[in-house]
Amino acid sequence: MDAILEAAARILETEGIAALNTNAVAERAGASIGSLYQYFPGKEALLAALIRRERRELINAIYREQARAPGRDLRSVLDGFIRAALRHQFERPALARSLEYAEAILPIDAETETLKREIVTAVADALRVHGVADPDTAARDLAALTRGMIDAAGLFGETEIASLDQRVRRAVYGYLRIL
Amino acid sequence: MDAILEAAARILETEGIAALNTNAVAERAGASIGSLYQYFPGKEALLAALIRRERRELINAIYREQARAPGRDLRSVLDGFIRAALRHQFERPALARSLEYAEAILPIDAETETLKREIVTAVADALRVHGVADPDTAARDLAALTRGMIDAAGLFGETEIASLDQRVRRAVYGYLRIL
Amino acid sequence: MDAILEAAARILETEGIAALNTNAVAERAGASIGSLYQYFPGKEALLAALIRRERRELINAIYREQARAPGRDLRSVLDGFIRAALRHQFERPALARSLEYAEAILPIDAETETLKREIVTAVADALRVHGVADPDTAARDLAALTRGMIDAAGLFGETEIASLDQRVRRAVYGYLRIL
Amino acid sequence: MDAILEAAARILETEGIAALNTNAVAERAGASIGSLYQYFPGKEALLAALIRRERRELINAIYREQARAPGRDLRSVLDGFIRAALRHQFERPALARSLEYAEAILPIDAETETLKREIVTAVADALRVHGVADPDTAARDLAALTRGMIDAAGLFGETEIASLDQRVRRAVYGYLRIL
DNA sequence: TATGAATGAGGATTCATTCAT
DNA sequence: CATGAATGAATCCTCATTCAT
Repeated sequence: MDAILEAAARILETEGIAALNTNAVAERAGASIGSLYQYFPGKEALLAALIRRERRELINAIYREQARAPGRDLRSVLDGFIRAALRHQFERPALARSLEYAEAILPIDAETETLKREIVTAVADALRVHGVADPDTAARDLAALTRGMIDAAGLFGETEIASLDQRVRRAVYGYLRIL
Repeated sequence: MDAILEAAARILETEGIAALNTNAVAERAGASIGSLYQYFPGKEALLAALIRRERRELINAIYREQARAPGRDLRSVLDGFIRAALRHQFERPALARSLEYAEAILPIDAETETLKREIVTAVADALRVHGVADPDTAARDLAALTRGMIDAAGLFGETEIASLDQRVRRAVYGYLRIL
Repeated sequence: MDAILEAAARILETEGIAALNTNAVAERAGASIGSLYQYFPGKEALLAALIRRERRELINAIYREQARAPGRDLRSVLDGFIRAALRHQFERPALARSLEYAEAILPIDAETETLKREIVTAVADALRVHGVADPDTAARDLAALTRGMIDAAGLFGETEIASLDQRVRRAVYGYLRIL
Repeated sequence: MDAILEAAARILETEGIAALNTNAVAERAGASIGSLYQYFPGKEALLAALIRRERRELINAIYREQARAPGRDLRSVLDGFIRAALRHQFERPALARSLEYAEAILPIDAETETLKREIVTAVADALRVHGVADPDTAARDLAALTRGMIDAAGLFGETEIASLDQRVRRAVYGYLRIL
C-alpha cells in the first residue's frame, strides 16, 4: 500500500497528472493492478490518499512547531512555520504542485477538506495570539504566498534552501509589517 | 479559431484539464473536430496557443504599465504591475490555475518560454532601475507570491478585488522593504 | 448500426448473454469499437435497442393480424396472433430467449416498457371484444404460455412449425374454453 | 457448502446472472473465496450444483405426487404435479428464471441433463398410463406452458397462488381436452 | 481445512487523430 | 474549407483463480 502510494507520488512528480494511470502506478510499485484495486477503490481514491498523506506530513510538522510556540515571539513562531513549509514542499516541489492542482480539480471528501483547513487554522491561531488583525485572511495569504514562492523556486531549479528561506521570511514579515 | 480557443478556455475553467478533450472543445465552439484540426495541429498545440493568448494579454497589460513607468517612483510602478496581474488573473482564476499547471507539465516550445520570461524581465527591469538588489530573483519572487495569493483568493471564493489588491501590495512592499 | 445490432443478435443467439461483449460485437459487425460507441452509448443501450427491434417486429406482426380481426370470430383472431408469435419467436428461438432474460434483468426504459405492454394490450383488446372475462390477465397468461411452449420447442430442437402451431392452439383454446 | 449455494441463490435472485461472481458469493456466505474453491472447482460447477439442487427439490415433489398417483384419475394426478410446480417455482420466481436461463446457456453435464429429463419423464409416464397420445411431447408442452405462466406471473408481481393455480389448470386441461 | 492477498487476462469505455466526402 | 464517421490505442476496472500461510 505504501509502495503503491509512493509509486503514484513518483509518477506525479516526474510526469504530471496526465501520465498518472493505474497500470503505470501498479507497475512502478512492483504490484499488479489487481492489488492496486484491492487497496484503493479507484484512481481518485488513490490520489486522495496521496493528498492526505502529504498534507498530514506537513500538518504534523506545523503542529510540532506550534507545540514550541508558547512563550516565543511571533517572528520565531513564523520562522518555524516557514521552515516546516519549506522543508516539506521544497523536498518534492513537483509533487506538491501536482497534488495542489489535483486538490483543486478533484471532488474533495470531508477528511481531505479538514486537513486542508487545519494548516491555515494553526497559523491563524498563532497570528491571533499575537494580536494580528484578521488572522484568518492573513493566514490564508501567508500560506498562499509561501507556497507560491516555494513552487516557483522549485520550478526554476533552485536548490539552495537558505536563500529562499530568507526571501520568504522577508515577504511574510513585510506582509505583517513586523520590522 | 478564436471560438475554438475560447471554448477550450471555458472547459478548462469549469471542468479542469482532465475534461479538456478535442471533441468537447469542437462541439462547444460550434465547429467540427475536422475544423479544429485545420487550425491546430493537435491538442497540445491548442493548449499552447491558449497559454500564449493568455500570457500575451497579461504581458501587454504589463507593458502598458511599463510605458508609464519612467519618472514615477517604484511604488507607483509596482502598483501598476499588481493591478495588471490582479485584473488578469482574478478575472478567470480557474482558467489561470489550469493554464499554470498545464504550463508546468507540457513540453514548452520556445515562444511560450519567451513569453513567460518577458513578464519577469519587465518587472526585473523596473526593479533594477530603482536600485533593488538581485532584481531577477526579486522579480521572480514577487511574481510568484502575487500569483499564489490571487490564486488562493480565487479558490477561496473572494470576489472583492480592492482588499486583495491591498494585501498583495503589503506583501510586495514588505518583501522589498519599502515603507 | 444495423450491422452492429445484427452482430449482437447473432452472438446472443449462439453464445448467450455472458459472451456478449462490445469488442466481440464490433468485430463480428466488421466495425471498430469506436464506431459501436458512436451509435450506442453503451452495452446496455445496445441490448435495449436490440430488444426494442425484436419487440417491434413482433408487435407489427400482431398489429397486422389485429387489422384483419374486425368481423372475424375469436378463433380466427387468435390463430393469427399465434401464427405471428410462432413465426417471430420460432425464427430465432435462442435469440428470443436471451432477450427475454435480458429484459428481466436490465433496467428497462420507458419505451421498451411500452412496447412490452403493447403486445399484451392488443391481445387483451381482442379478447375483450369477444366477451372474455378478465381479458388482461387472460392475455398475459396466453402470451406467457405461448412463449413458454415455443421456447421449449426451440430448445428441444423442433423444426416443424405446423405441429407446434396446433399444440399451442390447443392450449390457448383450452384455456379460454372454446371448443 | 449449503451456505455457499444459498448465497449464490440469493444473488441470482436479487441481482441476476450478471452480478453472480465468486467473490460476492463467498462474502455473502460468510466464507472466504478459498473455501468456495475448496468445495467447488469453479464458478460453473457452483452454478451447476445450484441448478441440480433446485431441480432435485422439484423432482422430489413430483415424485411424491407420482407416488400417490396409482388409482387416481388423470385430473387429480395433474393437479398434484401443477401444485408441486407452483409451490416450487412460485416460491422464488426470480431464482427459477435465472437458473432456467443459466441451464440454457451453460454446457450441461450428464447429471444435470438427466435431472432435467426426469421431470418430463415422470409427467409423460402419468399421461401414458391414462392413454394420452404422444405423451412425451405432451409432457414437454405442459411443463413448458406451466413454467411460462408461473414465470410471467412472478415477473408481473402476482402473489396470490390460488388464482394462478386455477388458470394453469385450465390451460393444462384444455391442452389435453379433458373437460 | 480455512484464509485472503495477489495475479492478470478480459472487458467497457474514452478520445486524439485521420480521411473520404 | 468544412464535416463528422471511423479508427484503435490507451485506460479504468472486474473477477475467476491460485497459492503461500
